Amino acid sequence: MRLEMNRALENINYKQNSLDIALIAKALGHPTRIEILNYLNNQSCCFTGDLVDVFPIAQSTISQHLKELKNAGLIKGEVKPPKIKYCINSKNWSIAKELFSNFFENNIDNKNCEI
Amino acid sequence: MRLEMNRALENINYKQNSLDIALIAKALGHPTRIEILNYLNNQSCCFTGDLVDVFPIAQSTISQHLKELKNAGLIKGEVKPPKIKYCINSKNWSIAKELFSNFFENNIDNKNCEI
DNA sequence: TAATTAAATCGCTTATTTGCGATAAACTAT
DNA sequence: ATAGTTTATCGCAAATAAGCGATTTAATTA
Repeated sequence: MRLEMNRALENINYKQNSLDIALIAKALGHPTRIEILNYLNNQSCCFTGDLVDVFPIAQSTISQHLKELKNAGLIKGEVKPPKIKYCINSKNWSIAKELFSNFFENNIDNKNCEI
Repeated sequence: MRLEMNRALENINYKQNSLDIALIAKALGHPTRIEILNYLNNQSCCFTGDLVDVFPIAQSTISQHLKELKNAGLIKGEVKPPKIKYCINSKNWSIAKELFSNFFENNIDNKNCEI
């Protein structure tokens, strides 16, 4: 749940908002993860195995992507032995939606830029 | 302008939409770049040197971040010798805004998920 | 208890990212 | 021409990320 920074930059005073957006954006920064999320939004829920059938990717790799999405808070998993059912984390999804909405909203007029 | 994939995965058939979102998200996946964009949205435009004063980061590193934002299409630069003036790329900003808006819009009801 | 199933984790390799200082490039002004 | 200013690029080191196969874990069922 924490974005690791490099060496000297550990101590840059980022706004919490910037850290939050960056953390989520990082999780969204891979097309497989985007499509996993789209899949979840369409199918409502799924098991890891479903995704292994959908994507030509090793099971271990899918599992890693799910882990990242979970770390970013975008999905959640419930144990349904011996499977694990993944869903969109609706609460955090709304938060993320709002964060990005506000972020992009900032540039409606593009002010006095003459380029 | 192109997201590089690893080895065997070069041939996964991603939807163009997923590639577009992932490319932009990747560029947004670092707090420094988020704050650079916020700065640009507030100041309307700026020179690289301005950012070097704002962030405790080496000039070469700022330059790299700007390059990434430019590659993702989020900003554009105009030569004002000997400086370069950077602005939000308003057209692409709108496109990105729409992409993310649609992406997040997908999960309003969270359907029949019982978790 | 043993076998089965599903998913996570480990160990490894390769590629990419982040960061810096130093240098190069481009343009001005003297 | 020379010096100064600003930004980009190079070369390097360290850290992360992405991928895979193999193994482990956890739970069920035979």
